[in-house]
Amino acid sequence: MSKKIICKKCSNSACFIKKHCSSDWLKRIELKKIQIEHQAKDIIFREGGYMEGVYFIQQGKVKVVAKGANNKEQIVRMAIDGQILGHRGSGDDKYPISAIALCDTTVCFIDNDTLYDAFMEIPKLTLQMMEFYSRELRRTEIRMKYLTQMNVKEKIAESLLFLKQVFGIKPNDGTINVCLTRCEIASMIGVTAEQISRDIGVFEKKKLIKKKGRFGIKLVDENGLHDIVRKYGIEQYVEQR
Amino acid sequence: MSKKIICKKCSNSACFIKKHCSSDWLKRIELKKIQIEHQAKDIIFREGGYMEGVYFIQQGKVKVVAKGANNKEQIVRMAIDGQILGHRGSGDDKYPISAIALCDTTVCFIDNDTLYDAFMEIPKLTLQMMEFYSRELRRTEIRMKYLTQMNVKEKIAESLLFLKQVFGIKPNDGTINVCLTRCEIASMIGVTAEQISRDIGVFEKKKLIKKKGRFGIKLVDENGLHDIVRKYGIEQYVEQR
DNA sequence: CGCGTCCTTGAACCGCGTCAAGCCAGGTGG
DNA sequence: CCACCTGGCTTGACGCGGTTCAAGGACGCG
Repeated sequence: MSKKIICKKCSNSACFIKKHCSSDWLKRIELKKIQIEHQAKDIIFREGGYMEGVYFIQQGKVKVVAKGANNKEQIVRMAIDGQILGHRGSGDDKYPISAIALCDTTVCFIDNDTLYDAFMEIPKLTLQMMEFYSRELRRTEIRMKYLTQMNVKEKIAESLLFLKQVFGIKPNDGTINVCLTRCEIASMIGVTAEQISRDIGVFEKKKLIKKKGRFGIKLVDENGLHDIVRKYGIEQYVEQR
Repeated sequence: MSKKIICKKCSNSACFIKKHCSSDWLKRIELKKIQIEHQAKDIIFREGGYMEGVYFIQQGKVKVVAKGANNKEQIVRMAIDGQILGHRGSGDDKYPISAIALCDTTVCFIDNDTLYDAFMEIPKLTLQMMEFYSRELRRTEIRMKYLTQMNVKEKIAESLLFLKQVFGIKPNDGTINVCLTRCEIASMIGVTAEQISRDIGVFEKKKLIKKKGRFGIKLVDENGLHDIVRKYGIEQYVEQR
């Protein structure tokens, strides 16, 4: 594990802690925080484990998954730098979901007690966290609407747009900047991997997208993709980077 | 409209404001709050309207809906006494969803500025609100998983259990304590009203439920319903009353 | 080079949406 | 008070979209 990052010098400008804490509090949290580095496919925390704090993503990409019938996984959220994993919530004390790194990822763990003290002393921090959850809730509600109303082709078009907006594109070749198997894309929207293949093929024939290698997908005609889902009034429900 | 309720004497014991505010703050909020009484089918706020504050449900039942393709409505949340409508969240200033009363319902509207002042002065209030949203987010994520993985029969079984847990039962006949048309139930889970009819019929034949009148549904064999959805590991994702 | 993992494509099946017709309850007006 | 009418419920027939099962191909790693 590499050296602990000094909060004050941390490159993550989206971090709630850094944005709202005084110098003193930053130092106090720095002493308490546990910085953990993960590689792709590492489990950051597992469904059923105990919630003893909250993880802030310092840098990286993470999928949040829940187990369904016969352990089929369902991706319920994608998270990147600056976002929070492991919801607080009195009453419950176990994670109902797992978080898995999609690439090299660094997270900062802060225990509940420290966080509670910070919340009590720094109202703006609490407010920001509240607004974060409130926004996430709204996004999830909208996404839920999509998932129940769209047909498969529409879901796939929507999720490609979603992925581009969350992860951006690679500067060199313009493909979406994340590695996901067909199976993972399928588990975001609850369809089969075969169907992803078929419709991705259709989209490529229509010159809406272009495949690069095994994982790379480049959105060639974004407007065309939008057209497929326009009637649902696609909201910009994704955090701007 | 009947007389304004004195916060201190309000019967709603779940109200965040009442639970965490000092006497002084309660009085201050009482002066500012706008108490509104609605009948069934009244629109509390409408998709696209401006968010100028937050609604607390003093008493009643509310469905939160979003419009999808060709204005088909989708119910994204059910809310009862003590819950909050109209998410805060900086950046956005329009409601992405509508809230509609399901029966006689009283809400208290508090404007953003007053609420902000309260949050800055009462950390515990902010924390509670944060935890409310965090819990709601978790519930929604779990529900999203169900909606993408379950088949229609499972979804219907799950939503019956859900409705009973949210709204409870009528003391006199044991039916679920809310009036919803088949069409409304269908729009909770994104299926057709016809399919609801069919599967409700199947459930009744299997003695899992019993229909009473047009709207009444009584869960006769709750374990039997649970069996249908057990493999998804049905979590208790509903606020206890 | 060989193997494992993932992608692709085809064929068959079936769950569920769609359309249509008939029924039932409650509300309204003559 | 009854006849009518509207809105919701129920049931049936049909067709399609999407899952399932299976086989073959492509990529990337040791």
